[in-house]
Amino acid sequence: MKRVTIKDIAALAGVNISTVSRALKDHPDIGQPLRDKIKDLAQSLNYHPNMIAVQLRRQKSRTIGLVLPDSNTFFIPSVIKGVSDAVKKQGYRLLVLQSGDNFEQEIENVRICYEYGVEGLLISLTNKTTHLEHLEAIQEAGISVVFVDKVLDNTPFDQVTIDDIAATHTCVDYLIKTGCQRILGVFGHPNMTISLKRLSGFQDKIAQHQGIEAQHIFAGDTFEAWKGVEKLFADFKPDGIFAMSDETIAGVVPALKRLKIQIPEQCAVIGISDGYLPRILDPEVTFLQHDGFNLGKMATEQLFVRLNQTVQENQPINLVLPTVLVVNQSTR
Amino acid sequence: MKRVTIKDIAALAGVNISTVSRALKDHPDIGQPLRDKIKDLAQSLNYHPNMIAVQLRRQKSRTIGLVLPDSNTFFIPSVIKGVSDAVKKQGYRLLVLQSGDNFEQEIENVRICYEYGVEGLLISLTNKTTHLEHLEAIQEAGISVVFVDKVLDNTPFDQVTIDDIAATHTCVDYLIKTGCQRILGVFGHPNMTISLKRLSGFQDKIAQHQGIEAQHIFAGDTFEAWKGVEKLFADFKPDGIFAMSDETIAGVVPALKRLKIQIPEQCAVIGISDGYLPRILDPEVTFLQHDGFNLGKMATEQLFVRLNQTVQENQPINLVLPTVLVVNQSTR
DNA sequence: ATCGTTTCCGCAAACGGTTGTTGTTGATAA
DNA sequence: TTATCAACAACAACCGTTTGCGGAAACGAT
Repeated sequence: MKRVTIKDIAALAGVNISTVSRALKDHPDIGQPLRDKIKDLAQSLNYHPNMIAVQLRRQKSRTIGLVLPDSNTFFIPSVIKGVSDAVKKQGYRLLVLQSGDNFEQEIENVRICYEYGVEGLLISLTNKTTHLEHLEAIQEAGISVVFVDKVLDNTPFDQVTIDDIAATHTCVDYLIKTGCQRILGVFGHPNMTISLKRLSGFQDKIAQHQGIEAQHIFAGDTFEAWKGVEKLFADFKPDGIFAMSDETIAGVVPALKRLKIQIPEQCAVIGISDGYLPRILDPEVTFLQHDGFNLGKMATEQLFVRLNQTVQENQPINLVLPTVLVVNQSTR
Repeated sequence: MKRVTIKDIAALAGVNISTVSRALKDHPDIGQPLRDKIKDLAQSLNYHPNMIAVQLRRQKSRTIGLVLPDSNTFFIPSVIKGVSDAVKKQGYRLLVLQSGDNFEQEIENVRICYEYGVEGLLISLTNKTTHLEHLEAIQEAGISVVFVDKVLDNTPFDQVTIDDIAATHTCVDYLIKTGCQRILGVFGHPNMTISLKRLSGFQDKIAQHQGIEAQHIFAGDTFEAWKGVEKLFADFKPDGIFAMSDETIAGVVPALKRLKIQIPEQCAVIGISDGYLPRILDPEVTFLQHDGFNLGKMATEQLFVRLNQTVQENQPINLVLPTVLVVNQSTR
């Protein structure tokens, strides 16, 4: 019942604990016969090192923290997987914490990361995050921080995102090219930089074209997007909709169905998506692929670049990942 | 840069570290004035306790482990949230590990949990899991294990699931009641107990009714379900489909669309689901609500029941949660 | 014999806290 | 005045592991 420690092994083998410690990690100071004996003993006792003690002694946790606003149905799971893989590849462990779109919880999560000694922190901000004192504090304490996807601009932190503006340009261009004249943009929570940047890209493109009417709405979740679209149709009937995320796509398409609007004949739909949802909707929705797995992977790699820097370069780095337009065959 | 410890505070305050330790946790042995002084000092130095050290000293981690087969798009995120909330309510921390549907990784994850000293373990098995030695070992070591959703039956471990057989009965009954005569069952990976139990419930019900033709297929993911349904339609044309999960629903509905089968006129669809997906599909799919959040919550509570038992009751407990049929209005 | 060299292993400090025990005050009661 | 007793704070052991250092034994070379 009681956990077996190197002390137990040492007692049984009749050697010092330091000898056990060294034998188990193949230190050359320990002779082969003794080394084998100790290893066999450890095996048979089902010994596993107490990582808590190892971490304390070594003064490093080999852990990185991932703080997320919420484990949404779409996208975030891919990010987690990307981060998880990359972290594992480095021999590190991952601590995932969800903020539940709550700023206080985000602060708490960052604190937890610090108290548990993470060596680096990946964070995607909640839409309530107004200041970054909690992150400045942890960075001050020598822990590198990298923003992922949901970021704030012009901060002292590295960030990894897609080119939101270019992505939106591509989408709106596509709608216009296919003949849309009245375009609706459906964006996420208005507090998020990601929403505002995509909106700004949206408005850029609209302004570049003559005679295009446009409107936009914000929607914090699928339901709000759904209701927002339904309501808006009372006085503005778009023939093309840009949805900035899976959550909004999941609201837009059912709304159009309910309104008995044919997609894409009466109203085209394009969105930015991880790629799963658009393919199971009817009709399949054309989308700009936003690869969460890769985003998580790249962010993790950027974090490890920081961790391996002996002198801290203090110029923050913005990594912007490319996106790919996936035109859906069945609706062409 | 260097982390501030109680030793630093003690030096600055001119007292012993034990005094600092006690002052910070309001131990009555320390007088109020000194207590305040030390707390102020800690605050101004931005002191945070090193939880690694605390855990080592206290010999408990106040952490529970959650090992999952994969962070799927549906359902699992809800489970995580349910567990996360319940764990937080107990003042515990959560360590989430994904096995990526890989049995070796699952074993590794359980080992990690042990090495990091989790006090309890929640686990949903991969579909590759053939034996439970890794879990028996950790339970042997005094760590309670509770199975969640993806379980094996007749084990020495507690489990929390829905009543898979009853749920399937309800679904098949619904199909038959609405007049279906040729019913297709779409199940998950055939290695999973959850698939087999639901299949057995499916076959029970079919056998109870005269003149109902039935077939079933297994599908490891959405794509397999999709292709499976398309292929099957060549020689068996069901007028009702039961899909055992969100993943399979997400394959069945697009397959029918592609085949130009009207839902529900030509073929009704019912599934077991967390509830998000069926509502955004067209038409909305009738489903049996399988509440992942609640499942996670209940499993966590059961785990804490075990943790609080002074003498270990060794009779495993099976907790079976109720489900609710959600009939979709728009397709009636 | 004496003097290096290896080879192999033990000693003990350290990581940052927690906590049982001891010791020093000053105030109160006898 | 002296014994008693809180009240307060220091001492030291301890959690499991790592690691610098020292030292004993064995061996070959001088």
